[in-house]
Amino acid sequence: MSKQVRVRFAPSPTGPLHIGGVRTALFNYLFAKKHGGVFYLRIEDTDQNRYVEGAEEYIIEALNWCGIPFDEGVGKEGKFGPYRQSERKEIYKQYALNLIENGWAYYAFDTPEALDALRATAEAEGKTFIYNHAIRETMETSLKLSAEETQQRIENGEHYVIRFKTPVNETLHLKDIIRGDIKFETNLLDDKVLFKSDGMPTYHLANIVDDHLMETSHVIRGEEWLPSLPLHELLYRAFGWEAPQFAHLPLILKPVGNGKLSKRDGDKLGFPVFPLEWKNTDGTVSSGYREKGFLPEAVINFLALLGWNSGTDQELFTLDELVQLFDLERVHKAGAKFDPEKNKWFNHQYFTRQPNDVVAQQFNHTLVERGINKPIDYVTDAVALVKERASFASELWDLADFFFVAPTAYDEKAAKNWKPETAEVMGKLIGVLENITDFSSQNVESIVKAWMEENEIGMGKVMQPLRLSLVGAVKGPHLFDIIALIGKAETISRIQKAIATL
RNA sequence: GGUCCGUUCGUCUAGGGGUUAGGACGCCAGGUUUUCAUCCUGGUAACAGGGGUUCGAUUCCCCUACGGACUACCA
Repeated sequence: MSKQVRVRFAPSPTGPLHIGGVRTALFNYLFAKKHGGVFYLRIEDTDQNRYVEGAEEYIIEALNWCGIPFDEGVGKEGKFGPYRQSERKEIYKQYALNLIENGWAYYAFDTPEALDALRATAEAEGKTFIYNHAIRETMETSLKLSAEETQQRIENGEHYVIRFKTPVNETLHLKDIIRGDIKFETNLLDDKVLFKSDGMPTYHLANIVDDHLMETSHVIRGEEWLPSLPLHELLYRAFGWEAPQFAHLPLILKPVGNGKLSKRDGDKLGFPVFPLEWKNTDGTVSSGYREKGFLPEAVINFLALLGWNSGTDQELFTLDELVQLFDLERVHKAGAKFDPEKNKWFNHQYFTRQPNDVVAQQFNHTLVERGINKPIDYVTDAVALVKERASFASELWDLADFFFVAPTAYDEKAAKNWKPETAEVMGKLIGVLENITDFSSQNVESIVKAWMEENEIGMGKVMQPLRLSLVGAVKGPHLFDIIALIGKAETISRIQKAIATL
């Protein structure tokens, strides 16, 4: 019987969560729900220099908007809290000390300047400076000092860090759920800093300690962490803890060019990389999916299929279906380029599936802003006629403006076909329309068509100019549906206006 | 440079020793529509290269190339 599934999303509050982070959170969420487990949020704010005001709130709001809320975490304290690493500061040091006691770590007094100098020297010689087993005995560390001397230097207030003493001459055979077996030579690893001179742990230490204390069963994170895997496995071993299972997700790449999708790419390439809008410190605003009119279901669906697939031809999934079908083994290994076009297509799918009255409520805000006040039923009817043509609510106005205002200009190309005789025909048409009492789409259509046949007037002679009169362009839904909705008086008045203008 | 990961249509991907290499987005064409859009139908288009293994490799192995990540007292 395996233990309960507990997975975490552990972002650093250094800015808005970006779309790659959202996908990592999503995969963790899906995995947790699939296995009846817990999805928790841990804020990894051990670097006070990079802390950004509002980032934490942003992350929580983004997760909620996406519909993948966490079960435990900041603001939802469970028995494993606190969930903010800065509030767990006191916990980490004892673990670092414990490692020193057991010979798994050591104090290092090297100054940042000294290390920079060594790096520069190595680079000048075309080599790479690595702080590892080969040189650690030569560095300013407790390894070459007696216990008393070490103690003395610490008491003197000298700055120090605690480094991991990586084992020598060992080949690590590690396992990743997505990638299978991975080998590492410990001799090629460096002695990473676990505890910083400012009294805070580094990511590596805090991460392992917390994942253990919070009983994390699976670590599902981005591929950028793969190089840290051996260190992390070694740390579990050093502490004598059972390690969680690891799964490293492929990266999300730029749509064009090379490299991973970065926070800067978004607005440069014309699509958001953030779930929610974010105001940068320099006053600029980075656009968000929510504000651009994307539906969370569409974003989630698209993201789920970036690096994962169900093995079937199905493209559209509800969150519940994703939960049922999700499987880490089916996650693709290679990075995936972000495709804004397909993302848009997904939104079209979800947008058009919304009920008319829901879309109408939203569209009504736009109308009111434009000073248009129409009964909501009228708006709903208009929405029903154009909804399927749109991918976003913001497109509705251009698609449906003629339901609310008469044309103020006429499409030039179409207007050229307006001949003197056209005005004559349109004039006669007004007469026909005036005598119709049942102004339903079907009724008007049959009467007008009958009239055309009777008088042997071609379709093109009537329909095209009529559309131009009512819409102002050769676009839009079924003409008689438009006529029925805007009504008799408005229809006739628009035709008269066209005759006068054209 | 070093370490690790990866490579199927332009993109997201399915598949897997013998297949007409499947689907989706995009694009193109046709149909529907008196129009535009939607929608429907069809089409375009891929196993990075070279060696093995094998009766047979896109599929397994190796090499090369290319791409990516990491290489901080950042996460």
